[in-house]
Amino acid sequence: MKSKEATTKRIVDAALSAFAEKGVHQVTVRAIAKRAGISTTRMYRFFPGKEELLVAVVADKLTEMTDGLREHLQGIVGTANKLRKCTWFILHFFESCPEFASLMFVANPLQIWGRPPRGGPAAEQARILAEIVQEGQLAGEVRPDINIKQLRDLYFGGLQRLTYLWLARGMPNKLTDAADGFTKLVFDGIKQPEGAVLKCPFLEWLEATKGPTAQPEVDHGVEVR
Amino acid sequence: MKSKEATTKRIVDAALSAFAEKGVHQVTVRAIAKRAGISTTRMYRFFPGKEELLVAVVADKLTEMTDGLREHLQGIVGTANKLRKCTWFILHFFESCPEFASLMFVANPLQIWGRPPRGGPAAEQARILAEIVQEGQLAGEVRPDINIKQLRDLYFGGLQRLTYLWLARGMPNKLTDAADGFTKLVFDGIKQPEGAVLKCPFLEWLEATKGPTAQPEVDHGVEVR
Amino acid sequence: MKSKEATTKRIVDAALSAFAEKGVHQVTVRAIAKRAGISTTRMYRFFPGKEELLVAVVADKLTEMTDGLREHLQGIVGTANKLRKCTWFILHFFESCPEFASLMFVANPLQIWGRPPRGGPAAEQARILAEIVQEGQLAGEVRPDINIKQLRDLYFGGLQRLTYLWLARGMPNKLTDAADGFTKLVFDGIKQPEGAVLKCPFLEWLEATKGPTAQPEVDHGVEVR
Amino acid sequence: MKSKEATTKRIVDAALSAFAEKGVHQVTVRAIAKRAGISTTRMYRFFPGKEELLVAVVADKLTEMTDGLREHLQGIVGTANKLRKCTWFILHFFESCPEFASLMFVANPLQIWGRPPRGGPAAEQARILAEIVQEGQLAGEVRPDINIKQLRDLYFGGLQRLTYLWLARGMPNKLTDAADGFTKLVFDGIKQPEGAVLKCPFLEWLEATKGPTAQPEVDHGVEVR
DNA sequence: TATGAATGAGTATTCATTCAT
DNA sequence: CATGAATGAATACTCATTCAT
Repeated sequence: MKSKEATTKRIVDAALSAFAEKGVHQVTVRAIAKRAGISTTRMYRFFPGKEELLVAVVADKLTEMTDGLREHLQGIVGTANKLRKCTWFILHFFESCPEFASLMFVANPLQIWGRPPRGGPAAEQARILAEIVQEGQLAGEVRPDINIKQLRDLYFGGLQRLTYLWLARGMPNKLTDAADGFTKLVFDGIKQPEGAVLKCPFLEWLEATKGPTAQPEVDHGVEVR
Repeated sequence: MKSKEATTKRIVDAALSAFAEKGVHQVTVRAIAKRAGISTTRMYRFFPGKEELLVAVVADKLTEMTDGLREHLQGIVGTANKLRKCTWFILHFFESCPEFASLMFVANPLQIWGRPPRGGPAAEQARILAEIVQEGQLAGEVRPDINIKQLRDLYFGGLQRLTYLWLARGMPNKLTDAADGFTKLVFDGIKQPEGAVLKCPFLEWLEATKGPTAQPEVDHGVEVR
Repeated sequence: MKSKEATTKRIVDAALSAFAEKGVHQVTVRAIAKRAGISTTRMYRFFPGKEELLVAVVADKLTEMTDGLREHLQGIVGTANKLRKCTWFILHFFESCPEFASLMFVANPLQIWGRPPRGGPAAEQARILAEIVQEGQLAGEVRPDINIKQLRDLYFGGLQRLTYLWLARGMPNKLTDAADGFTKLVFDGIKQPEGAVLKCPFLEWLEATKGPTAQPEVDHGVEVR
Repeated sequence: MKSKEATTKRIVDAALSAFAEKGVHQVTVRAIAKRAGISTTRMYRFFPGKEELLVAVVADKLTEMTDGLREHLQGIVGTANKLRKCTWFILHFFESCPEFASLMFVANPLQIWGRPPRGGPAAEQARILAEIVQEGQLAGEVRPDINIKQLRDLYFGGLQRLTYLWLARGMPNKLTDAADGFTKLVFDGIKQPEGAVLKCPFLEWLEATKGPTAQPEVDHGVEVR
């Protein structure tokens, strides 16, 4: 017999691909059950209804995504590097599971979500970003006047749009190719312009008598390799 | 008698509010017709079907929005000012017609749009932004290495998310309140960092002995706080 | 202005072709009016409804058919000849106006007719056949024990089926080609078997000594080949 | 529990009577389901649509009819007898199930059938008639020059019309009453006129010296009992 | 006479969900 | 645990017909 967990996974997988393929409204519960290889009735033992199934599917993937994100960020030093990794991971995740991306941004009538849950995995991702930025501010790499909430909208909104258009255009290239440019654009907007001070002739002269500054990757952000 | 145009408008308005209120799928054609004060059958004389009606509704508002945007931008000088106006107008438009915003970002299964039409009003808005930025680059206000397409995703994606969350949270405050901060965040990321020179104490002192600079956009501009 | 009669005819013609083409149920009143080049409303001045229009269309053609049949039968002598002419004319009429045939036997849900009107043109045709047969009986050409009502069913039913199959098969050949054979089959069944006497060897010998009989209708009649 | 077959039968029966009663177009799917005592949805598990149901209903009855016809013909000797039985059975079948007759000839827009299927039960009946006639030709009871296809049209067309008028007139008498007369009419038209030789005075005289001939049923066909 | 505007009533078909076994 | 049987409620779209002008 198939264990409960295995069956649950089969259902979720089936639902994900079905939802992404046809669109949430066009998929019948029967079709999902058939894809999962079980009877309709049995599926109701696992999920109380279609909507709950949808929520579960997305939550499942989203959790996987958030967990992966946290893991990938471990050990990375420097705001710009963290941000770049973050961007890359998110785009990579969508790229490797376009069904999920499609479900999130295309097939899914967002209304189903209603107000996004405060403590869910999506909020968790927002928190991760906030942490990165705040740490950057403490480290003097990010300007202290950056409004984190606004940045969040900009960042996630931009990623979402990037992914959506990539899908809409038929996934023509590697989505991750956009990661560096995107990150640089964002980081340029928030980084501490200390380098700017260097452009002051007076200070430059002052610096010149001291020696070069360290941490090039901090100074120039994402464009550094 | 009701002129054809008036009736069309009544239908479109009714459809817009109905779609936004209940969600596209939950609204029956009958309900829209009833809201518009006409019979179902008659409505089919104006629009061949529900989907076409939805498309018409959005296209209608989107065109209105784009036209308004172009008009409001007339006579404005300076990239930052233009950008700020652009942001403000878009947020203002959504704020003054939350039904439309809802339809665009919440109620509307994006799938209907499929690949966004190349020449439609949405593309027009992207073009407007590109023009602003390019002019800024020519004027030396915007860094020449800015990738406009990426900026576009960031900008519109951010605005979309901003609006979406504002709706999802129940329209708690004035959406336009976020305009300045949002614009600043974006502009900071793309502006030519000449102003940095002003931060050099030596130059600042130099300036102070001369008098105020003639930079009207600086007075109201986002970069000044 | 178009005279009332002309307009009526235009409507009837339009209805006939439309009914035959799409089937009575698939044709909208609007479509008929458009075909006739008048407004729907105006059409209702001429016919109180779709059903009445259908009845009128068929009655019109049927009358034309019956009139033509009577005319064509004039001056013809001999039961077999009359019968042959009758068959030929009916098949010819259907052949030259397949729309009508289609309407009668295929497109038209017969239920509309309900009980066929006693005195209508259809009944008139039955009467014509009865006259032919009765005259034949008086003339000794047709057996006196023939039940005319049964013959009528056989004759018209056969013609109807002949025409129906011709239509269903896509009007492959000339429908009138079947006229002679059909008539012969019927006439053989009802004729007074006087010719049988000729098969008596004694009488044949008797005849042979006399010369040919003067029976023109026998020469061209169906029973002779 | 209701077996699948039983439910199917209930549906078909309900559909038959409903179609016949109101006419195919006037009957709603719901009404049929209600008559059958099941839900509309369930009915769609048995038949994919209204049209398929109609086809099934007719095919069902037609098969029953054809099977019965073959069975009833077994063991009958003599073309006239077979023909009489055939006529009687067909009329009897319609008489005992006027709903079916009504559906076939009245309520049913023939268009649904389109071109009658080559191998279906209707074609089978035509084949049965052809066999009877051909055997009659081999046995010398039927004239060899009879065109079987034409005869078929005459025969079935006549029966159809007979039944149609019987229905249209409100089923006033026994339909089978017409069977003998109808058969005789047809058979008279196709039988081998050997008896004609007996009408030759010479042969009659010859016969008279011998005694009466046997096999009266061959001589006089259907009127013999 | 002539018509465009306007409509009410009608229907096949689907699907999430429940229940008896 | 597992399922086939069964359903009620829901909806886009059509069309014959009327009426105000």
